[in-house]
Amino acid sequence: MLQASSAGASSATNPVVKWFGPESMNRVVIGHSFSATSERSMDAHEHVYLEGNTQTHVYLVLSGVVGTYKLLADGRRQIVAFSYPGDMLGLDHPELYTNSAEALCKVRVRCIPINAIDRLMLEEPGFGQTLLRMASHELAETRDQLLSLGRKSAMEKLATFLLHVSRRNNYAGNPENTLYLPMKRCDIADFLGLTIETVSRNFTRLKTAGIIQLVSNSEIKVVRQLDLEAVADGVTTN
Amino acid sequence: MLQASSAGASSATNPVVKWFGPESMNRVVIGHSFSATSERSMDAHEHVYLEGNTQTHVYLVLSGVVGTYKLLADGRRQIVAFSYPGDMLGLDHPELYTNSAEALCKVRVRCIPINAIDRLMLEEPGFGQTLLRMASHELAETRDQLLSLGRKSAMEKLATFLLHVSRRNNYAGNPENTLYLPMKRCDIADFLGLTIETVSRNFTRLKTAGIIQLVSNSEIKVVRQLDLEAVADGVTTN
DNA sequence: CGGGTTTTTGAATTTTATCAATGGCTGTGG
DNA sequence: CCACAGCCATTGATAAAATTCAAAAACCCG
Repeated sequence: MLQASSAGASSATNPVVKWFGPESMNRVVIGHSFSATSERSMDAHEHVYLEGNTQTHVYLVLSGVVGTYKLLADGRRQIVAFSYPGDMLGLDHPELYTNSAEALCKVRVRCIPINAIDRLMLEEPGFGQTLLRMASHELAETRDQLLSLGRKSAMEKLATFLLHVSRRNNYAGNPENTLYLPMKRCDIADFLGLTIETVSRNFTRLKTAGIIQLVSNSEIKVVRQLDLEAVADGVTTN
Repeated sequence: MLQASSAGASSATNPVVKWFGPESMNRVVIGHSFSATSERSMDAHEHVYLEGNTQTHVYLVLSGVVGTYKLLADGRRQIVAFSYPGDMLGLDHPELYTNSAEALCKVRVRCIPINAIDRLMLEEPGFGQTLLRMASHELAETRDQLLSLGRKSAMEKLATFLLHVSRRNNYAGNPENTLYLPMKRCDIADFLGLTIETVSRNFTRLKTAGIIQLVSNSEIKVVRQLDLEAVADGVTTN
């Protein structure tokens, strides 16, 4: 049995390498304000924070995967991001969180008080840039998601999602081409703006086309990566 | 004839008040690096920058409205943001712009070289916070848009969009409840992930329901604001 | 006023959602 | 160890929403 938390477990010994340097952020945070930050371990379905609550901390995911979502009055849900180790959570405009964040599996996060962030921004040269780069990167990813939701078909959305997970899952120790999906079908559906039935049907279509294999509910194998990319980009004739 | 540029014209004398203080950013930028920044006037359909180009500047909209968009290989387009006076453009992760930005009407922007941003982040205490708050705010808006695209019906999307414009348009000198839409139906469609036909049909439905009036193609009047809000939130029985 | 563009409206089609079962895995208790 | 219960995921049939294709109407600018 494999959970996404294994990604985090490995990140302790095999740090996830990321272009913009959240690792360096963690180093800075730990180095300069260790006493003010703490770690928190959470089980699946626990909330990191809730929309509408007063913002107290920013969180850095250390292991596991967190889902960030917004709700409509009638219960419709949109997951706005899946956060992997190295990702930051809860950096909202002052006062209140504008979304809720829920652990999708066992998760560890570092809790950084807001005032520590403010202090570091002033004291530590380069910390502001790191934070801004992380925010810009997050914004770019969210805009990619906007393109998916607004203009891609269900099939294209799912393929895009799998490639997205593939990029985040791609760390040392992972069996070649195998993706672990810590989230359920309903989470994928709420991320892609689809129903679980549509997600399921399109998983089946990809399997039938020989592009992926469904090893188990939470484990898939990408058999033909290039075809998957073609589907994701809508460059396909069928 | 009214263009959105009038918003900008008025912003010179009646500054748009915004909670997070882009005005203060403009003041800081002008105060400390005036020689390095310049203003640029543009006509409708001119591009501020193009996706894939090397990032040279960050832009602050002074007047008019700019549309930021991404394209798929086959030409499908998703507008990811409409930027009004006081909004910032082009703050992408290093190197290349990840989207294109096009003037939707006559536009004035302040051009701030990237290295000026980096320098100010180090030299000016508080500048980093301002920038980060602006980025966080942008992220929050983009996530709201994600909720619209993923989980709202065409009708709800359109109502949400009108309220969104309403909030940005709401400055001194505007006739009460009147919205000016500097963008065409196809821009609205590309923002909401719909076709122009669907947008048009739903404008008509709102008109027929007596919630709005279509004064001209680029001007609408909100007759029943509360009903519009109810539609936007999906709290409606029909 | 006139011509080109943009928007609206209509009919048919496609895509996705909804409703309804069925199938399969997992973990537990006899 | 097996049987069963509960949760997920898949599959199927039908319905609803939005798109596509095709005109017609309205608008805007010179």
